[in-house]
Amino acid sequence: MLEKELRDAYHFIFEEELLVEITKFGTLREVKAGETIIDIGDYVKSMPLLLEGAIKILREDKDGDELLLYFLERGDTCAMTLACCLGHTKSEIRAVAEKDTHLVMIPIDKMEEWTSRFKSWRNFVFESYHSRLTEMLDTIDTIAFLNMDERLMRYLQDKAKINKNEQIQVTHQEIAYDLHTSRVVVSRLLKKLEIEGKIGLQRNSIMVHDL
Amino acid sequence: MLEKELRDAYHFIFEEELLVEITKFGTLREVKAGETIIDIGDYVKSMPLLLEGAIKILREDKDGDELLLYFLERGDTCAMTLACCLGHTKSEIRAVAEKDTHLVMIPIDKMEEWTSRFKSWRNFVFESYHSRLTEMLDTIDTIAFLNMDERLMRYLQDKAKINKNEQIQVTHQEIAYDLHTSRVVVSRLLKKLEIEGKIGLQRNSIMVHDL
DNA sequence: TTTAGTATGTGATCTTTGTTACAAAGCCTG
DNA sequence: CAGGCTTTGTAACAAAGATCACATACTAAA
Repeated sequence: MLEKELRDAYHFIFEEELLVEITKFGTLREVKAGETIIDIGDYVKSMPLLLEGAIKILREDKDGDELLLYFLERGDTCAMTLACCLGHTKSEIRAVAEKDTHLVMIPIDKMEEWTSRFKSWRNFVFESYHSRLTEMLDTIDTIAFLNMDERLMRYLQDKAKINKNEQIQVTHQEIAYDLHTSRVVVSRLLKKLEIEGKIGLQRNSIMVHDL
Repeated sequence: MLEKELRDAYHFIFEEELLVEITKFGTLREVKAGETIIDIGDYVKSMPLLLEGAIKILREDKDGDELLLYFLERGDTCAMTLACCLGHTKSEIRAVAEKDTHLVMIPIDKMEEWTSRFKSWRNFVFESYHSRLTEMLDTIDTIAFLNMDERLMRYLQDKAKINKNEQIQVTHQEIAYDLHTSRVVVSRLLKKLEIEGKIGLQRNSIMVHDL
């Protein structure tokens, strides 16, 4: 099962020999939606590759206030975690399963070995850093340049994409946590978006109309 | 001169053979304070290593509004640029010399070659990605979790550190651009900080008291 | 030394977002 | 179906920041 999912997600990227190595040294980890995969301050002893599902990456300040940074999907890895592995430092972020997900966990020492042995691995690592930097820029644009209603709209679009349809299962309070605002503000803006015909509201779920 | 500055800034990090290679294939570039080194949309054909001086990295939205991301100092490289080089994409950021600065420009093909040849180079590249990700997290924390007065205070502290003293040459308008707010807001908050005894204000310059 | 340009100080007002408070609706369980 | 919990709706008010308007101060060039 690990092998099949691994090939599905990564055969375009990794050479055969590396895929064999991953199957040999990686271990499958299955997490249910909502479970925390890595928390802030955790020492990270292995690096996850996402086989199936989705993960949301969160930042937290000293008062416990959260902020969603971005989502990871199949074929992604968490560059933050990667950076922690290589730097032997604690995790700066929290990773929570957005859906039921399957990961392969790669031990750090293998990671380092593969970095010298496989060009495709090196490229993958660089590529991961690159996408994560780009996502972070996007996050910064969003919080620095957009108003809450636009941020909310983007959030709903992202969520819809990950769930592969327009029906999102989420409460206003959860959205408020992710966007680092209050439930009241979210409810207000959602109602406005509903009146504008952009979304439909039901208890515990939102239907996104025009993406 | 390139060689001396290179050794001063990088001899702890790079092995002798690599230092020689850099001297051979890198070219020195000198920029005056205020000059733009890389702009948004530029194709980057070589990667800069900072020898001396300081650079500020800015993000811009569609309306031309700016936001300071972070500063780079001696021994740093711009991981964003690096990512662009490796990904062969356009620059997502603007880099402006904060002081008069000296850079070595490394041609892309050498960069790629060194990645396989020198372990110290690989580590440097990973390390750069790591620090830049960390800086970006810091930036996100700042804009997401802090009020303008706290952001302003941090900004002044960073500036003071870079200029190696507490006297900062800057106008309120420039600060407003960097923090993506208005001059009026900056003036008001600066005045408040002055009344609190934290800074002293003169035309075109600010004295930071308690760091 | 006058003048024009640049930089700063500050009041007044508006918009956006945050906070508090409470009502009503939906849902689950005994 | 009654009571309790969760979720949503909304009014009223507070706070931060943005915008406009204008006065004043400093500086450099004519």
